[in-house]
Formats: sequence, C-alpha cells, structure tokens
Amino acid sequence: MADPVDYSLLDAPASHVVDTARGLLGWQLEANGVRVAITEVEAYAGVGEDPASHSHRGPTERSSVMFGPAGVLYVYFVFGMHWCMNVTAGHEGEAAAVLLRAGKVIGGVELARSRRGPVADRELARGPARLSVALGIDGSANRTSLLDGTGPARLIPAAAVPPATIRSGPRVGVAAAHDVPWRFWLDGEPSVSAYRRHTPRRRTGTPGTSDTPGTRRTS
DNA sequence: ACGCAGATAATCT
DNA sequence: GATTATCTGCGTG
Repeated sequence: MADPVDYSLLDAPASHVVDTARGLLGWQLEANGVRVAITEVEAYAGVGEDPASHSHRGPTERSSVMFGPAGVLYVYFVFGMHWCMNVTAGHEGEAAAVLLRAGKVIGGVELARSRRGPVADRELARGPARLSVALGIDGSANRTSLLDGTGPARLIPAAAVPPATIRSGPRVGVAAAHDVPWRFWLDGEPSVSAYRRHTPRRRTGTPGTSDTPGTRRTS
C-alpha cells in the first residue's frame, strides 16, 4: 500500500502563512506531465493585514478562493496575458496564499520545453507566469484541489530543506508593502527569478488631460 | 549587468 | 477609468 501523504504543513492557521511558504520550498508539483521542485515562493496574508494581497479588502469573486481550505489552487490572470499559481493556506474562513514563483523541472523536461520554446533548462519555470506555462496550467485549473487528485495538479511533500539554504527578501513587483520580506528562495538555485522592483505605469488615458506639466508622454 | 517601454485584458473602485 | 503578485525586447554601460 502507498504511504499516506503527509500534508500536515498545510494544516496551519493563516497567521502562519510565512512558515507555510518556507515549508513549501523543496516540495514538488506535478501537472500535465511535468514535475518541478519548488525553488521560490511568496507569502500573502489576509484581510487588513497585507496591502499587497488580493484578499486585503475582503473576499471578491476572484479572491474568495483564498478564504477556503488550504491546498487548493488559486490561479489568477494578470497584465492581460499571464497566469500565476498559488497554493491556498490557512484554515477555512481565513485568507492566505503562497505564490509559486519558480521551480526546477525534474520530470517531463521535453514537454516543458515544447510549451516554453527553446530556452535554457533553468529558464523553463523561472518566474510565476513561466512556471504556469511549463506546467500547462491556466484559469481552468483555478479552485481545484492540489491534494486529492481531482484536479490537474498535485502537490508532493518532501523533507524540509536545511533552514540555512533559505534566503528571503522583498516580494517581486508589488506596489504596496514593498519592504515586507515575504519572498523565500533556495540559495544558489539558478531557477530563481530575478528581483524586480515595482515599476509604476505611466498614465494610460487620453493625452491632453489638463495641467501637470511634469507628465510627458513619449514624444 | 540594469533600466525602461510596450503588450494586453480581467478585476475592482 | 485606474490598476496590475509579468514577460520580452531593446537600449545603454
């Protein structure tokens, strides 16, 4: 008989989402014929605690999955073209999630390459949107379980990595709470994405909008 | 190496 | 109508 899978890491309150995030490093994720080892994550907390979190202002149609039980996939669409994957955390009724930012492909490399194009192996799942592409995950997988095999993706526990190999720093690309060091990665892993500060977008609307002499649109 | 600009659409105010 | 938990390509050093 197969050993029971130990998901006790996920049986923690939402207030421990940082510990859950750190604990997910080294775990494996398998979906659609590709398997990765998780090398980089970010923690996101709940209502009123974390201005960078989608659940900061309470449940919405998009973020309500963060208020459900742990171990569910939260897939969201950003910037008009990219899908990002999270593992929900915390007990039912509390909001928390861990963004999966990067992985090292350890199975189905050819399939991952066919989805990602001719890039170096370390780039196959380097960055949250690239990870989703490599695993063949999009919005149709949103709200499916990562634990019971009913969805396309499955989380596979692994022994905790040595704490000394975990590094931390500010989360990538977030506008709010940009100093909170809730990004965690495995030291020296080439699959870890580069840090990028949030870059404020220039105003998108029609050009001629009144005063503010400092705002120059390009040419 | 690093910085910037553009692409492009759901979500929320 | 503003914002965005990104990526790519191109410029400069």
